[in-house]
Amino acid sequence: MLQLSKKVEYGLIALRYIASKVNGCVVTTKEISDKFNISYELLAKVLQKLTREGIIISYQGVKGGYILARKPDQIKLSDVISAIEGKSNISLVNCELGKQEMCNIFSTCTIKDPLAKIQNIINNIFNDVTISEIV
Amino acid sequence: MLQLSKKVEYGLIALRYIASKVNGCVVTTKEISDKFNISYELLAKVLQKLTREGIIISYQGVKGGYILARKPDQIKLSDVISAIEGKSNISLVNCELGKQEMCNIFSTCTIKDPLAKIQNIINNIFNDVTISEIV
DNA sequence: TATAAATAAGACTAAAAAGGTCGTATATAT
DNA sequence: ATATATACGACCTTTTTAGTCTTATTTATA
Repeated sequence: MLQLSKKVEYGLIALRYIASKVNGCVVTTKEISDKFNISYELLAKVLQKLTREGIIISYQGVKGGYILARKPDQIKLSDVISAIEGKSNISLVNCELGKQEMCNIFSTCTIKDPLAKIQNIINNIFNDVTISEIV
Repeated sequence: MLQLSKKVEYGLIALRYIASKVNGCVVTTKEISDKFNISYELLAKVLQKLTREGIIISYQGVKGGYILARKPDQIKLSDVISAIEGKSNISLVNCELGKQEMCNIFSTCTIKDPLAKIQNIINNIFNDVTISEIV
């Protein structure tokens, strides 16, 4: 609980590796999965999600691969998490994002508001930290 | 992901409710589970864990129940989480607590250290916030 | 233009975690 | 004695996460 998923970990490792390749040369999924011993297919899906969200750019076909779509300091940790896990999944308690009707203790729940404050602090951290700081 | 578990939520709700009862009268599991519509058995186990960790005190038998073992401002959010989830479960990445031999990408992992910084910030928040602030 | 190397994507399976239930034991006020 | 409470382990179900498989598409180049 309260842990980054493997997918997010893999995504961060991959982004850091892609960022380390200067001169804009592309990086293949295989290269990363070999280097870090990560399941090729799983990593591939993570990279596809990052592509869909515009965090990296893909080149298909022979000599294809990925490059960063923006500079490392323009890629927030929160961007990466929400790209991989979905926007709604950065919340300490699951009744917080207007989905109150789905929370069975909503009317009597007393911890929502105070936890929201903590949530904000954590969100701010994730918004502040970028790939360039994943040194 | 990166979400407090229902158990922790229930624990916090219960602690807040117990704290709200002044004059030191005991609170039963049933009272809380009825009030907040929480599974009785699940809540009971959560309260038992909080008892084992010395966060609340239990009285068995008729007229039994629970009271806080310390003042609300002496009960940290981190105490509650680790009592319910286990000490080792407050970590963003699971290779961080000396269990490095269990992490299959340990030798090549590059994100461990930077995430540890974020981890420290979050830990500090959880250490700073107490039940008394769960207003 | 055939081929090999690459991404794209959905379906599926397996494993792990979370949530929840049940049965039995023990303590205790009345 | 009995009813009411906690204690606790075993178990089951559901959900989430992790990982695999298959097929399609794109594209550089021999």
